[in-house]
Amino acid sequence: MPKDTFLNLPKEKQERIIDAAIDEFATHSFHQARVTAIAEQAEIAVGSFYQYFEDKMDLFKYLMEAVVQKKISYINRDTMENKGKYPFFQLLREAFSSGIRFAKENPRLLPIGLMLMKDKALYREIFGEHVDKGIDFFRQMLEEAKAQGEIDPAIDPRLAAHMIAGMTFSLSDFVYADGKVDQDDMAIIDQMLYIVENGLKKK
Amino acid sequence: MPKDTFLNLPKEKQERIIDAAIDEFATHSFHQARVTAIAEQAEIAVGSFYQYFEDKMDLFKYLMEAVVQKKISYINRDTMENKGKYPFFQLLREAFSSGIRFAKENPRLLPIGLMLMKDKALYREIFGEHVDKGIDFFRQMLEEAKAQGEIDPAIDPRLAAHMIAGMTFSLSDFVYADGKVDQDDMAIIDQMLYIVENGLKKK
DNA sequence: GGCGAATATGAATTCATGTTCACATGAAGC
DNA sequence: GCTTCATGTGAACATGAATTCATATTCGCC
Repeated sequence: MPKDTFLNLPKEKQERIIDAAIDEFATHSFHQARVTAIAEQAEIAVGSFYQYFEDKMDLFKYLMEAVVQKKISYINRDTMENKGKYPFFQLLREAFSSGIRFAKENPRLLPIGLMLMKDKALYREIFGEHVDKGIDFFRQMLEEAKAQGEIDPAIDPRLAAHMIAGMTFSLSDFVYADGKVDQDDMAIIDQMLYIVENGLKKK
Repeated sequence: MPKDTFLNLPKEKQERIIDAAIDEFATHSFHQARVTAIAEQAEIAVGSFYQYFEDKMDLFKYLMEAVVQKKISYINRDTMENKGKYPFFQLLREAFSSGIRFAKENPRLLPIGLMLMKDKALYREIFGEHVDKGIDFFRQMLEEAKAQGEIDPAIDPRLAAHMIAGMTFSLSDFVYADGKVDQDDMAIIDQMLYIVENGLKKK
């Protein structure tokens, strides 16, 4: 949590610092990111940085929590609250589509999120022991869908959950690497879902 | 490339060093891995390390090249040489199955490979500019399969290639995380392929 | 056994970076 | 204008790790 000194800062200055941090963490891993670089780009003294945050990790956690909040804000509230009412593949579509909207509108946050997801030790340090929230989320959805007879009973929900979680990465990587956000996004999602759906659906 | 001094070492000592390196790189990223720790575990002086290798990267590249060779050795030679003759989904099965056999028989190499694949900057430094060899490989296979009418013409081979490459990760992660190599491996692969096949196949 | 070259050694050096701290600045109240 | 207090500053310090280097040891050969 940043110190009060930071929170008391004029919004403009706060933003300059956050922006600098995003730039640094988007292009370097947590360990390789330099406090000095952030201070330089934000045009503050290094000493000031430590008036605002306990240390580098303090800033990073703050950033990540903000990113998670932002990410969550992209999920349709109704879908969230009435999960039980919708068919599995529709929920999945919503999950993918909110993900791609987030990626499209926050291109600089995407690589930071990807890096974090790929560094399990770091992830654990920030969000605690339970490393695979995403996989758990999909697994649970899959188990319910299986109970509802929506998907092929032969499917192992754990394996499928891993696959789907992996796919959200592929999607992010695809979007990020090729910058293919300009082509019809929903077409990409639908193609992916089409593949997944044909694979999982009860025949 | 290690120096001659290393190559002249008795096999036993070479192995001690390589083993120590594998342990270190399996539990730490390249940047976090410590030369000192490797030297300690191998019971050589830090100075000796630099008699054997130019620097940390030199050792790491050497290791990675060995890993790639080993990985390749798991691919069925006949499949490699007569790629054109086999149907796409059979090739895919072979690719997955060689991957899982490799993972099973080299559990300590798996996390190193995973880490490398996830760190694109590092990957580039070791294998050169062309970061996505795996994706390219699948894309090419998919394009040929599409031309042969094996897969749904609506599929974008680039997207599907990303998905399949991502899936090989999911598979590795799954195998690595849960240590689920004891359950019937081919059953896992077949389930994954079943999903993929139903998703991609020409209807 | 004596000799030189190759190899082994780990303390010392270098370097990069996070963090601290003594001092500077400026705004608010008197 | 003076005092106080919060905030700003960047040089100095602490740390940790890669790399070097002067010295010791080993090994093959005569």
